Amino acid sequence: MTFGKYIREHREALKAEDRRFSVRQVAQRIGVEPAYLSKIERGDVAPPSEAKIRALANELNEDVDVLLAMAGKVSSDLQEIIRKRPQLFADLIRQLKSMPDHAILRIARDVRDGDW
Amino acid sequence: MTFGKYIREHREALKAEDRRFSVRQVAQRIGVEPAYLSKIERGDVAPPSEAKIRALANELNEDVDVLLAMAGKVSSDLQEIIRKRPQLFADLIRQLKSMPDHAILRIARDVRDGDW
DNA sequence: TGTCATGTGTACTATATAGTATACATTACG
DNA sequence: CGTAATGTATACTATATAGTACACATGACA
Repeated sequence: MTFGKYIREHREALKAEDRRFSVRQVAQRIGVEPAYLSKIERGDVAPPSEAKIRALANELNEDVDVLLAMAGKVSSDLQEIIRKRPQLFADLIRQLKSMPDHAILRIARDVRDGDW
Repeated sequence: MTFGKYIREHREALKAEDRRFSVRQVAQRIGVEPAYLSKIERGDVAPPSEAKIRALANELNEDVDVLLAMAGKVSSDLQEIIRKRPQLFADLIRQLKSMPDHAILRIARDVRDGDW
């Protein structure tokens, strides 16, 4: 599933219930030209900037990190966290590359609950 | 410490022991024009691409992730790992943002040793 | 003392990124 | 049935990124 198709599908789904989710109106609310959003949805151009993707995620109630990932990007706040302690995070992330989802989830939960 | 100054310092340190670490020769080995490396070291232009930073790290025996961080970048292999499971990694990394170094180190070690 | 290597100033350049602006045919509906 | 909204084709544009090419003054050293 490409970024564009995903956006189109989810926008159309919302549009079925609410006419305010037309290309034109969504485009206006996220601050781009309708023609541009149309091209994005059809994959005619590359996905937009992080800022526009955030606005889009907000508008369509989608997960920002998932949309950014589909657009081939990583959230700038995550990049900043990594850049502040590059070795620590680089090592950990590469370790986790081959771990199953549940293991990563468990670590996140343990960290959150302070289980150290 | 900026990227350029860091590179200059470390290159000059190596040059003191080995004349092959002149701007010109290093530039040639990493595949850029001498004038360009000179400008990079003086902060006259932005840091180079990830590929050139990798070549530079290799040449100067420096940690790639640290150099990339100084250049305001995050290694593309890390980005790819995150993009494959965006929610999982986004959550975990944001959890770890406020954790001390030793906690992150310990997680990495536990994962490596399979202490689950 | 001549020449060879060194660092750098200046002037370009190609490609990617991130869009805008306008016009037009089609569809919906009051 | 007319008009208003819709999606899209086409043609541009501005800025950033990632460098090259060449000339020149200075210093090293054989």
